[in-house]
Amino acid sequence: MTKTATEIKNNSSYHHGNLRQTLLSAATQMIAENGIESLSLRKLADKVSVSRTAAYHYFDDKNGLLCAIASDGFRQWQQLLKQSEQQNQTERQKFEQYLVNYMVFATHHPEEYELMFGRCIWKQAQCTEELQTIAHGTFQYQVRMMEYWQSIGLVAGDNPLRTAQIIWGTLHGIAKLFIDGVYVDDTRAEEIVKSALPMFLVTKD
Amino acid sequence: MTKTATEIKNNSSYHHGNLRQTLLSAATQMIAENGIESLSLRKLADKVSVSRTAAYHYFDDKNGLLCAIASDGFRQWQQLLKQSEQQNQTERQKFEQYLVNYMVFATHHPEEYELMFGRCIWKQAQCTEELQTIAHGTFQYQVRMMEYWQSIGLVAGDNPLRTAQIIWGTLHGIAKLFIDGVYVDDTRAEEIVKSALPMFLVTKD
DNA sequence: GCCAGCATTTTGACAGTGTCAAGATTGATT
DNA sequence: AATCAATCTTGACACTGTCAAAATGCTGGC
Repeated sequence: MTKTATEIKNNSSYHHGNLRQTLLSAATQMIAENGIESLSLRKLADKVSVSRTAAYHYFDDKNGLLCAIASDGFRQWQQLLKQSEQQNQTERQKFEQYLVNYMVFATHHPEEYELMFGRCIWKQAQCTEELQTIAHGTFQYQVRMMEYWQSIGLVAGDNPLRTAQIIWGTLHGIAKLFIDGVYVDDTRAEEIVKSALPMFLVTKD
Repeated sequence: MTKTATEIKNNSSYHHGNLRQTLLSAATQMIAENGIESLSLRKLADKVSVSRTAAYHYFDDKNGLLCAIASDGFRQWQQLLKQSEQQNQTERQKFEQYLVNYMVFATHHPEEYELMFGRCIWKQAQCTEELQTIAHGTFQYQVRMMEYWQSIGLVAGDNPLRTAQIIWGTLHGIAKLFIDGVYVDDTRAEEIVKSALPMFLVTKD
């Protein structure tokens, strides 16, 4: 009989038991519902029934909490990457799968995606070491995937890094135009990225 | 002897004279220096030597001010578009020019660009009617440019709108990765977009 | 069994924010 | 010169993140 995170909550009502994880889950849910901007540490504390400054024992500040959420996002994304890599498909199919996965992940977790790749953390605030390393790892992993697809003659271009930057740029751009509400009907996201696919290939069919 | 905006400042020290424009200029400068997030109406008011709520006579709220700045940005961008359209160049050169211009504009006015196309206005807040219309106009103008370039066999693809969305997505994505600090050396922006160019063309050279 | 020390959580306080309502000041109109 | 509308200021409120100090409960050593 394994207990879920929320069940482990200590009843003593002072020491919470696993406040860090509870805060992370609640915060993730809150930003998914109402957006990053409307998350306040005090509302979060209220929701978890804990005092306003309790979070400061587990995170340096608000930015630290957001970085932790972003880190979780990268872990999820990395797992998704490795899963679809092990499927029994042609490389061409895997490439398409990668593009679609990226789009689906971005549009299904828009707020976490924004934290992972948006200005909120990378430009405005400084990011945690934890986030720094896991993000860097994921980036390089993706660049290597691109390099491989180029090396076997699937993806066009002679400069691997450059190509990786462009393809990622395209994915990121389309994703963000949907997420930020400039493109409105994000059910079309998958469709659009699929029609962008031939642009990247050596053999266009 | 024409007077600049700042010179017209009324000396009576109560009625300012042209507060709206002064606020817009000062705010634009402030976000250029320290980012959108660090702009507060009170600091802005201080800088212009006016009381904290003076801006409310010209803008509905903070969001209204930001929308006005974004509108100015669109006007600038539209002017740039029309200028480069009238230059004596081949269509192929004009297309390349368009891509480069987009990149230069985005990386040289990152905070205004963020206001124009970012979540701050389009997702989070509701945008002014003024902004709505001018933005829409610019969008459609760009789509028509794409359609034309497709119709003369310059740009690849059989679905004009779809192609426009993808190309714009690519530009937007690369721009934002630089602006938000994920790609760090934004002097390379122009280089990258130039090497993305052949991807979009029918004839790849 | 008890106490010291430690991890954890709370309370109090402060400066900063956007925004509303009400009042003050000024220039223009009659 | 009086009136009025446009323009700007003052006062007030709720909300935010964050720091310092206090309170609370758990745990190991005696």
